[in-house]
Amino acid sequence: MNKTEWPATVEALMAAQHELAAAGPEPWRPAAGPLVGGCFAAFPKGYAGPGAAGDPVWAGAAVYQRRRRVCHATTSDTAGSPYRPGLLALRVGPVLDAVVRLLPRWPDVLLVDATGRDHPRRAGLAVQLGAMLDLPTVGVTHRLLLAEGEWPRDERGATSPVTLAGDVVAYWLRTRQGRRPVAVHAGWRTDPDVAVRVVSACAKHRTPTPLREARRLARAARAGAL
DNA sequence: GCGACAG
DNA sequence: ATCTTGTCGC
Repeated sequence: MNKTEWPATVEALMAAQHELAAAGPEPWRPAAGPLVGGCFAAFPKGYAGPGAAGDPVWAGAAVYQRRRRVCHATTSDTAGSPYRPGLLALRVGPVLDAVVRLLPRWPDVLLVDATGRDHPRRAGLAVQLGAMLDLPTVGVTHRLLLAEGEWPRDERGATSPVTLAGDVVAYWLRTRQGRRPVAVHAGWRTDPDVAVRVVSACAKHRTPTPLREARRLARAARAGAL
């Protein structure tokens, strides 16, 4: 019953999201010194608005262990659709899936630039990408989709709960003092507490290192440097 | 009808 | 996502 193909229509994606929300995969727990990966999709400079199907997109992925980069990959593709809230998977699901599969060594847990359970059908892209790759995932975003929560105090490591219909689905995490917090989401096989532990351990800058490097790689690929 | 709305 | 000016800090 494992899906291999990414849904290509709104109806198919929404059906897949309903299935993912009902799935109960084994919870994952980080061991010591885990391999933490990140992936990111970059669009052309100057793009504004939701974009369209066929937009060029570059993706980068990187894997870190402690402070060291273990491996990385880049690729490019065209977007499957414009961006629409709740349907991000249609736009960048396939290219992120592809760039992670190119990694010579897969991570133990993958950071995704998307929400998880904070989603109209409780299955944001972080959840779906993990299910497609059979990899535990954590979502990291600048903003919330539907959930709500006040920011934590301005001190590195401070957290505050983010809830949706009474459930804690994420935490705001202050990765750097004096900067806005990031939202750290439960993803595939992870809960909000595990998500915070994973991100806290690799947050030298505001954006956790594997995600930051994945973004740098994607933009370098876009610039033709890779 | 209007605004909000992961990236 | 991407753009944006200035500002603070290493």
